[in-house]
Amino acid sequence: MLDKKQKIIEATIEQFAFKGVENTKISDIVKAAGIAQGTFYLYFPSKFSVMPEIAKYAVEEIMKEIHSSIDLSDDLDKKIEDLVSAVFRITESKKEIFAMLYAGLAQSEHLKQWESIYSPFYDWMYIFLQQSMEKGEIRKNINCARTSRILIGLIESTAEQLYLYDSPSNDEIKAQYKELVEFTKSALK
Amino acid sequence: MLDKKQKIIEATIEQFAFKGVENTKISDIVKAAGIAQGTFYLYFPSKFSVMPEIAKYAVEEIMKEIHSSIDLSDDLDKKIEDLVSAVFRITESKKEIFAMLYAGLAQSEHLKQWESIYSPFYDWMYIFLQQSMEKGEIRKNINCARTSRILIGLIESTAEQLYLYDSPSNDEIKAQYKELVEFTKSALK
Amino acid sequence: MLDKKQKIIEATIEQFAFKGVENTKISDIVKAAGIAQGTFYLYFPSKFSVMPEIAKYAVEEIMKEIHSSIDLSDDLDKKIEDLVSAVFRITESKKEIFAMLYAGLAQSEHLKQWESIYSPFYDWMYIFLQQSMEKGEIRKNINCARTSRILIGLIESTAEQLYLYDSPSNDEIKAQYKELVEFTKSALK
Amino acid sequence: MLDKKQKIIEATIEQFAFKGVENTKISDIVKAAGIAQGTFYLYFPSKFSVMPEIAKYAVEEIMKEIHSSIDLSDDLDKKIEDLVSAVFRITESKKEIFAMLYAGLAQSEHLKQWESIYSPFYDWMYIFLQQSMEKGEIRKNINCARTSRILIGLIESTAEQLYLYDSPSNDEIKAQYKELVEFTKSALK
DNA sequence: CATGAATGAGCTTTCATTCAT
DNA sequence: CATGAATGAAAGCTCATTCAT
Repeated sequence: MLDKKQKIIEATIEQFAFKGVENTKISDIVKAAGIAQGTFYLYFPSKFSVMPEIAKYAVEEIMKEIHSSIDLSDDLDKKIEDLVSAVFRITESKKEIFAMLYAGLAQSEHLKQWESIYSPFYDWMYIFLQQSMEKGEIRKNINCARTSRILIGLIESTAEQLYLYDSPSNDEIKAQYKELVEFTKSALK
Repeated sequence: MLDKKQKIIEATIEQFAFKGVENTKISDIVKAAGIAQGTFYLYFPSKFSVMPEIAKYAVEEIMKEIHSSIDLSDDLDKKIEDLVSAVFRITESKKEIFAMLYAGLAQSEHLKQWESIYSPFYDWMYIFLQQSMEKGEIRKNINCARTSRILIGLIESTAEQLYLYDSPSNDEIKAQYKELVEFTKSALK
Repeated sequence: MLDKKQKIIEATIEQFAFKGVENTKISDIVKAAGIAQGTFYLYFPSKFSVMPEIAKYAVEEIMKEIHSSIDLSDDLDKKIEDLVSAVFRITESKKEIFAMLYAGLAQSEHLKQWESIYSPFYDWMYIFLQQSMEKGEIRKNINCARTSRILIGLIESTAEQLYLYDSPSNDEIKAQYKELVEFTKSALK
Repeated sequence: MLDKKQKIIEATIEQFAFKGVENTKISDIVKAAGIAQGTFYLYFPSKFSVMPEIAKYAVEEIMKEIHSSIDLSDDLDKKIEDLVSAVFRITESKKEIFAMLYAGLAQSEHLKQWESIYSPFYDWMYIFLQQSMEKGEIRKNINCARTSRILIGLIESTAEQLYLYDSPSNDEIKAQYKELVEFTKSALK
């Protein structure tokens, strides 16, 4: 049943986030999922093969946050502010999952899958830039496809610096947020 | 003797880059280093504890590339172009090491050390922005300390997308390079 | 299944007795038990943790010998003679196990368990003295609980001197036996 | 120099008593002795070979206590009381060493040496009984050589039960002391 | 004599994987 | 489909021992 598969995915996310990919044993996952050891192998051949499912989940969460936070009919400044704060919010709330994905993807052969898993975010960002360009809100010499990747990298790397590597104060976060918003606005205009 | 320690570090970099962190056994490292199994443990308690040394090495390599590629007395456009191409070059030539560091640091307790290991690059970028501001080449409302991190994140994340996750053509790289240079110039001005 | 656990206990007794606790490897035990290396760890965390089980076995053997050798309705002299010879017999036949228990218990944290494992023997000896006192066969000023321990220590220490530390002749053993029987009779009367 | 050998013996006693024979590494001993790793092997071929030296030390301590506590010209009752309390005292103060000796001797080939190391105590006890017999204080049918061993076993086993296996109250110790003294007097008379 | 870095055999322990139920 | 006891290959790690200095 898909029920069990879903249980495995959820338990794997939980365990990976909690104790890291390498320190998570199949036995941890099945214990958390409340299933038998052998059952795991009916659905996945290894713990690493659960990673793409987790990545899909993470991207879905990102897209949910993006869609619920940003109104594409707003003006550019408002949209940039909303975009940055959405990425910050999701990075904070799912930081263990992102850290884990970095670790897991970077080391395995699944690395190349990242591209296709991430495409909903790239696609959305492409639309975002495209519309802004049609409205004349951004520089004419921007290539929307290329810049969508640059922009996502910019915002996410800043968010990760803050939430994964440091443990900064609220003021610190707010200041960095503002700096990034100005940086982005200036970059696009 | 530090001779052996150095040998271990070099062998570890080589093995990690070649077969990934998790697939590297202590026995691989000592074989590559030409030392006995027990000798490894005289210097490091685990393979993960070699990571900070590797990170130091990587940052040193980055700084070498930066220093040899960028003349701070050049004008801003030239400096940005040189900076981006330096980061691209180093990311390409050491991509296995960077992928490995992401994986290794993200999963371990050493994550917080990243900040201090990376500080030479942050410091350099701070000087870079400070001087450009004094010369009136960049926006007045930039906070140089904050933007140094944003800028490093921006350039590195773009380089990593290219070299770690994709395997793009030369033209593709050149195009993305130009897009990023324009993006950065626009962001700072 | 308890089947495997029992096999492990038996194999451990055999190996410990044969080659000593410290010279026995887990691999020896599992080979003797006819199970896989990993199976051992399903039941015991270390070879030392099998010791209490072995101690239980040893005390059971002692009690079997005692019960089958001594008729509590006999007169005191007969009972003392039977008691001493029972302890001598069991000490001889299980001397490796006793030597091993001394070594193992004395060095580990399991030392305090000894008390409770040994209690069947203490309890039996208490009854023995109690009944003899009721029959007026022993001194009135004996405290049966205290003396039960003293008596067991007396007989066992003599038996161990003979069988564990020395390798005496039969005549020697017989002579020491008689000396101890007289000593004990005199002590109790 | 004998200086170093003495240092090794003292450090070994300390470490064996503190962490047990099997958990003591040569490196612990040399660290405690303040000498180099290799130096140990100039004096002893293994940690077990230090055991007889420790046993000698223990017996010397016993004999010191005995000689300073017992006046052979006293009457029998006084001498028994002094003897038992001397053994109790030394067992308490050196209990770790005795526990260790039991473990160490019982498991090694050095077991047979115990006999000769212990002989000063056996010899003294033989004299003790001999003199008492000459004075007519003890049973005529006692064999002094045989009973010396029985008597030492009796007193030591009781002391060990108290100090090694239990952790009894002072009252408990006093009561057991009295019971043993009465037992011994009755046994010898 | 004394040192202590280096050695590597040999042990413990783990844990992904299987398969009879 | 689901189970979980059993497996054993494969790794980690230790520590007695050596030997060049």
